[in-house]
Amino acid sequence: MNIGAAARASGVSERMIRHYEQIGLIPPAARRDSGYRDYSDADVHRLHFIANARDLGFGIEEIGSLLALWSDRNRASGEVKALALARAEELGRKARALEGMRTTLLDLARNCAGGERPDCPILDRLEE
Amino acid sequence: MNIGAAARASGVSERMIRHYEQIGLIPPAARRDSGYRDYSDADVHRLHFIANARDLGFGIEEIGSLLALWSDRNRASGEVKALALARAEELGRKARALEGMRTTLLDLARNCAGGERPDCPILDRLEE
DNA sequence: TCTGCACCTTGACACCATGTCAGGGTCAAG
DNA sequence: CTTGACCCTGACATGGTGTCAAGGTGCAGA
Repeated sequence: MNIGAAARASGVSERMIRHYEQIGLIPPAARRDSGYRDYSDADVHRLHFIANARDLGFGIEEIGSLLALWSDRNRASGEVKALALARAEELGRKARALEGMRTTLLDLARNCAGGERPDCPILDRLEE
Repeated sequence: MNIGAAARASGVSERMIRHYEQIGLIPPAARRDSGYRDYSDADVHRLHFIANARDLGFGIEEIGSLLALWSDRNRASGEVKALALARAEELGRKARALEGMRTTLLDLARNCAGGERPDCPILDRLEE
């Protein structure tokens, strides 16, 4: 399978497939005589796994660990669970931070008349 | 005031002060004969404004708009309010996305025994 | 005056994940 | 053989920030 087909089948863009290969997240693809990369169903399966992990907010390094655990039949699921929980906590921290900013902005906007008048507590707040 | 003192007083790192100057977010700093940048209290004030806006999640371009509105005495506060509300909505979207990922991860982790056993729905889910 | 240290300058490279473009080669169908 | 779709590599961009290197400046103390 050429890289374009692998990209469509896995949900990972051609660009990122080449990138993941370059940084060593996935092993170098097989090559045809032409130099074209050639992907097996197993390769696509792995790419799909990566796409899902990215959708869950895992970073490249964590995905590397997950891939290792995934392909290890004797893995201990505790490690996977720990990674997932750490990721969940990190996501929670970020979500709370964003929510805090959002609340602050909405509070400020509520006290801002809008329209043509120059008065605006939003800018005042930024000056503090 | 040298750049180091301005950085400490404003909460913007030296690195970012130079960066903001380079990308035109702030005007080029005055220079001493030595070539050292020289900052006034007004400059520091503006940097502080930028630091606060960054803390609220505004991007560089939006901060440029806010700076223009800030220094415009005849500004209409409606524009500022619109920027703040747009930012709040964007932050809300991101926060909800993160929260969704977090919930998914926690659900998966709850069904993962952990410990030494290899069974793990987290990895199964990533395979789907 | 010399020395040393803290500070400043510019430029470059790094991260993370991704897009896009250019300049070339390959393949398959018409 | 031509055409168009596909592939290759390499480079540059984004955003916001860190860090490092090689060199100049400023000031205080011996």
